[in-house]
Amino acid sequence: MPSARETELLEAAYRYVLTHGLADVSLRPLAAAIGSSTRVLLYLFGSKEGLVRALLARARADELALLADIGAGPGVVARLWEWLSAPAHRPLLTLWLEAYARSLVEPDGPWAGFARATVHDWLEVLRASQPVDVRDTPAGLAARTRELALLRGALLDLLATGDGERVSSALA
Amino acid sequence: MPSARETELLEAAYRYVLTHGLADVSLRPLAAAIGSSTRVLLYLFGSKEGLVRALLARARADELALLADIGAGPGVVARLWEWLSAPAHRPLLTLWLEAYARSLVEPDGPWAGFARATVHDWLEVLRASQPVDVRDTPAGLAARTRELALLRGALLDLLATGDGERVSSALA
DNA sequence: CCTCCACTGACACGACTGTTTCAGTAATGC
DNA sequence: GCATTACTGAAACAGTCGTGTCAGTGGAGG
Repeated sequence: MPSARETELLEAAYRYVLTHGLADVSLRPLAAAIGSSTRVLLYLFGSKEGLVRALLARARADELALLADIGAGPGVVARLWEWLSAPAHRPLLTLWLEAYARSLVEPDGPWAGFARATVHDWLEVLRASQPVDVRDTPAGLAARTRELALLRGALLDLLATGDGERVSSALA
Repeated sequence: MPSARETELLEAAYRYVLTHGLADVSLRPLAAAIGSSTRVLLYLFGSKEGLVRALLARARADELALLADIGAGPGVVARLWEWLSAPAHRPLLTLWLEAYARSLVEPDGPWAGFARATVHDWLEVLRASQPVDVRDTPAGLAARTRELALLRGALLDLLATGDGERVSSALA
C-alpha cells in the first residue's frame, strides 16, 4: 500500500498528465513540474513503467467512481452523456482516449488491456440498466453495444470539434 | 512534387508505421527497416516532422480514396461499416485512431487538425447520401452526426475487443 | 542516545534522439 | 567532356532518455 508521500506525488503527477498527455511524458520535466525529482519518483514507483501504471490506475479510478455514481436504471445513456460532455471532464477524457489508442498500438507494457477493460466496464453498467427480461438476450447485448458505440462515437466527435451543441442534439 | 525515390521510401515507411505505430517512431530503426538511412530520410523529407506529415497525408489519402469509392446514396452506413470492420483494414484504422488521439493531445505540430478534418470528411460523405429535402435541415445534421457516432463508436469497440460478431449485429 | 527507515540531492552512465558536416557516387543535360 | 543534379555513406554533434550509485537528511521507536 502506498505511503502518504506517494499518493501525494501521484496526485500531482496525475494533474500534470491531464494537461500534458501521458504518451510522451518524461521523468525530468514531470518531476520538475510537481516539485520533485526523478530520484524520488523512481524510488517510490520503482520505474517509469510503474509510475505510468499507477497513473493509468488513477485515471481508471476516476472512471469507475463515475460509473458507480451514475447508477443504473432508465436514463443512463442521457446521464452518461451529460457527464461525458461536461467541459470540465475534457482533459480526463482526452487522456482516456490517448490511453485507449496506445493500448491498441502497444499491447504490452503498462497500457496492456486498457481498451478492452474499459469497454467491458461500460458494457456492464449499461447491462445493469436494462430490464431483467432482456438483459441476457442477444437483443439486449446488441442494444447496449449500440448504446456504448453511440456514446463513444459522440465523445470522439465532441473532443475533436468541441461542437457540443450539434453532438448533444444528435443524441437526443 | 515528390521524386520517384521519395514516394518509394514513403510507401515503405507507411507500411512500417502501419505495424509499428506512428506515435513513437524514430528515424534510425525506421530507416534500417526500410533499407535506407536517416541521412536520406532527412534529405528527402527535410525533417522528422516533414516525414510524419507526409505519412499522415499518405494515411489520409487512403481514407479519402475509400470515401470516394464507397459513393453516396442509401445504404452508406452499412457499406462503411463493412469496410471498417474488414480485418485487413485494422492496421490502418489503428493508425487512424492513434493519429486522432494524438492530434487532440498535441494540437501543434504535424498532427494538427487531423481529428477535426476527419470528422468533417465523413460528415460530408454522410450528408451527400441524405435525401435532398433533409440534407440542409437541423434534423439532417443530427441524423448524420448520429450515424457517424455510431460508426466510430462501433469501430472503437471492434478495435479493442476484436468481437466483430457482437458489434456488427449491434449495428444491424 | 542510537538505530532504523522513508525520503532526497548530486552526479554519472550508456543508450538513444534528431540533426549536421563532410565526403562521395552515379546519372543526366548541355 | 563537363557541370549539374539527385542521392547516399560515415561520423559526429548536442541533447534527452531511464536508471544506477553514493551520499546524505530528518524524524520516529526502542
